[in-house]
Amino acid sequence: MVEQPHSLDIVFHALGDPTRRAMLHRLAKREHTVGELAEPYAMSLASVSKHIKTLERAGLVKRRVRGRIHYCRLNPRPLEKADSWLRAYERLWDLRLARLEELLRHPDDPSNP
Amino acid sequence: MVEQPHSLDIVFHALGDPTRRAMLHRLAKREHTVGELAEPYAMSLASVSKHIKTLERAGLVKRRVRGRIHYCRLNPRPLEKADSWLRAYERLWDLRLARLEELLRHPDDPSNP
DNA sequence: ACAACATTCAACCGGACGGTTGACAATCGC
DNA sequence: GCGATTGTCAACCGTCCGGTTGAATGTTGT
Repeated sequence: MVEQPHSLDIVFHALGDPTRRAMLHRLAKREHTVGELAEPYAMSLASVSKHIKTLERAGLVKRRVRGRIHYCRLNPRPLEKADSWLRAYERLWDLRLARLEELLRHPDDPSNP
Repeated sequence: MVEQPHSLDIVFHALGDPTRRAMLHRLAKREHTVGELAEPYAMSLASVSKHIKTLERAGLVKRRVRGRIHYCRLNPRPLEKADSWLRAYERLWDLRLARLEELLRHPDDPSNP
């Protein structure tokens, strides 16, 4: 067994590219064909096809093929996974809570009024 | 001006590595020195140093140097940014809400009881 | 049957990534 | 001052990434 990459690795990697994030953004509104997804970009269709495959590997996009046309739709499940990982840190980024915790940890710190 | 990468690119990229996520996980509990952060890993100290620098570039880690010892602490702000990006899709991954939206879009769908 | 169309495949390219090693720099304890 | 400690730097290596091009695949309309 060859230590496969964790699914979060793949998802965060997929999200680490502005083109792919923009694609997800559009897919959140409605289904798009590969051609439609490619339309706003200067890059080649092959390149767009690769981006879509990256999103597919991350489970973020599902594809339905009908004839020569490939319809892509967003699958938000992996986003939820990523979000739940991030939310484990939620309490840390709330300033007031962080301050409160600091107080609780060092109740006699003279810098605390 | 050479089109610098969006901060979300850097943050998501930093999160796309299990070693770095594990480091953040430990830093969420308390400050660590570079050596402490390296301790659980088989990899070289130089490699760990690079990972930390990647996290620093993403703004996720702040460093305080005292003498020869570098203390690293978590800065959760960029995580909040990443989370707020993800939460834009929150409604999509809530099954009940998705179902409700479906109902609102197709109020006369006979498959709706 | 055929040409146009939608998309992928395969090969290639330059650059970034994750890792190594060995030398270097700064600081500490004695 | 000196040796041990903490960490970075620089060069290198193989692999992955994002992009290209050109050929191939399958589908459609006429």
